Amino acid sequence: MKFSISEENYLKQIYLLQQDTGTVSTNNLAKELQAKPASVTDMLKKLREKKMVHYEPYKAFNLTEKGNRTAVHIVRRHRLWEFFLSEKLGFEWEQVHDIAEELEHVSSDTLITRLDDFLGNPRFDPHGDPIPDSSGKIYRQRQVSLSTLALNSPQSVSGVGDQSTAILELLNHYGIAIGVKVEVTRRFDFDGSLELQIGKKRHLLSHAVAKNIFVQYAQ
Amino acid sequence: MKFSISEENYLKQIYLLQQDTGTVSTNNLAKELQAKPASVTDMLKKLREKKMVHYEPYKAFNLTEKGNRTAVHIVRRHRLWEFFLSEKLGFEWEQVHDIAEELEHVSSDTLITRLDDFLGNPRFDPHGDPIPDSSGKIYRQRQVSLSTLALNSPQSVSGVGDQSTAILELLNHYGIAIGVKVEVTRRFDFDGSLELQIGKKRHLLSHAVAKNIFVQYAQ
DNA sequence: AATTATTTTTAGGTTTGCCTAACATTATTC
DNA sequence: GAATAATGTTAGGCAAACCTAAAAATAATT
Ligand SMILES: [Mn+2]
Ligand SMILES: [Mn+2]
Ligand SMILES: [Mn+2]
Ligand SMILES: [Mn+2]
Repeated sequence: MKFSISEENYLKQIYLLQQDTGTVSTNNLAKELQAKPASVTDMLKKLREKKMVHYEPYKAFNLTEKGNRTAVHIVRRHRLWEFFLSEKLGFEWEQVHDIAEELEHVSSDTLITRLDDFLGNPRFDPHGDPIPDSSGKIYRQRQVSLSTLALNSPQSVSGVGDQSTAILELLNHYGIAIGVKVEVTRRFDFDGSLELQIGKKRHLLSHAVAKNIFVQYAQ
Repeated sequence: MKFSISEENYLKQIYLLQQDTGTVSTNNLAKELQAKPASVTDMLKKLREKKMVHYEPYKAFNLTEKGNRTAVHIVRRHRLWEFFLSEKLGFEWEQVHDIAEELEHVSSDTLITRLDDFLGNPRFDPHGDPIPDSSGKIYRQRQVSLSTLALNSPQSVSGVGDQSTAILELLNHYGIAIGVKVEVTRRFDFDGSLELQIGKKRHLLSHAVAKNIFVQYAQ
């Protein structure tokens, strides 16, 4: 089945949002897609017609099995292109998303298979998110947020929650990137802020930042 | 100035068609774009509005200076992606066009600059067509068709005119590709067919095929 | 020069994807 | 549980990019 760029963006975004709560609301989706709620309702009817979403008026909705498969495939394309941009063309992690947002709609399946091989079948994109394999399987990392990580337990950064340019540039500033070893040395209950050791330096991170940084959870 | 995918396809196709005769006709352009003449007229009005074409009703049209610059840039993107697909992902020359037809519309300029560098600033695409540089300059090859090449003068294949899958697969069959050394050993005036030496073998090529094969014209 | 054929444009219509404004439904608060 | 707030849908409209059918302009033939 062929989908328009718009349909693909909707499917992918419903998929990403429903990861959290299992379902998605109209307003929520509208905000993510920078569209108006009325437009979302329009598209939901079309996607329901195509059997891609379970949707009844005024109720929260989610993807069908078919919808899920399609969405995962689009996520795969997005993250493979992000990896390409970062690894082969030298883009920074805050620059890759917008470009991949366009590249993900190029429709050739052979292209994606070959790109995957060319890149060495990478498992994670530049933000630490898993890249689904060609069958749609996703190998999730066990990870824990810095805001709940035990004190004095050095771990490698493995992902970021919020991936806005704003937070990524802040992380660049502190030298925080995927694979960097960090250790929480103090935590302040007053505001949830914490002290983080990175190499030889220690920095104070707000709770808002800390909760968006994830590290590998070594059992 | 930002252009839609459709506008970009029109600009590029007008550019390619006007290479021959300096101007383009409505029917001609419609045929190339697989659209109806009425649709072409619609788009021409829009492109004239944006000062991209010189167009008056019922007359042949062509690109303005601005239109030409834009078109060359799209051709650059197309051919760079074709080179990437062929050189890095191992696609055959008859497979790259359709995929590049989509990739060429990804809008990031930085992407193209970096792709160009990553590829080693290639001069020619997999079909032997020149890749415009970032300033829009095009280094054309001096080349001559097999149908007019002198007898017993070995030369390297440097390009193909018609680039349909049909002819490219025929050329694959004979082992004719960019860079391959060939020599016209006989020419038959009756139908313009000729005998071509490729390595140790000799093949008979029809005039229709021969006129679409170009070799470097060594003064 | 008049007729015929070809090319091109115009008029009017469709689909997709979006919007605003008004209305309906569901959730929250007093 | 009534009033208010929020969330979501419907109605009606718009722009882009197509289309078909009819009309106009240009080119080719007799
Ligand atoms: Mn996208
Ligand atoms: Mn990512
Ligand atoms: Mn294209
Ligand atoms: Mn080419």
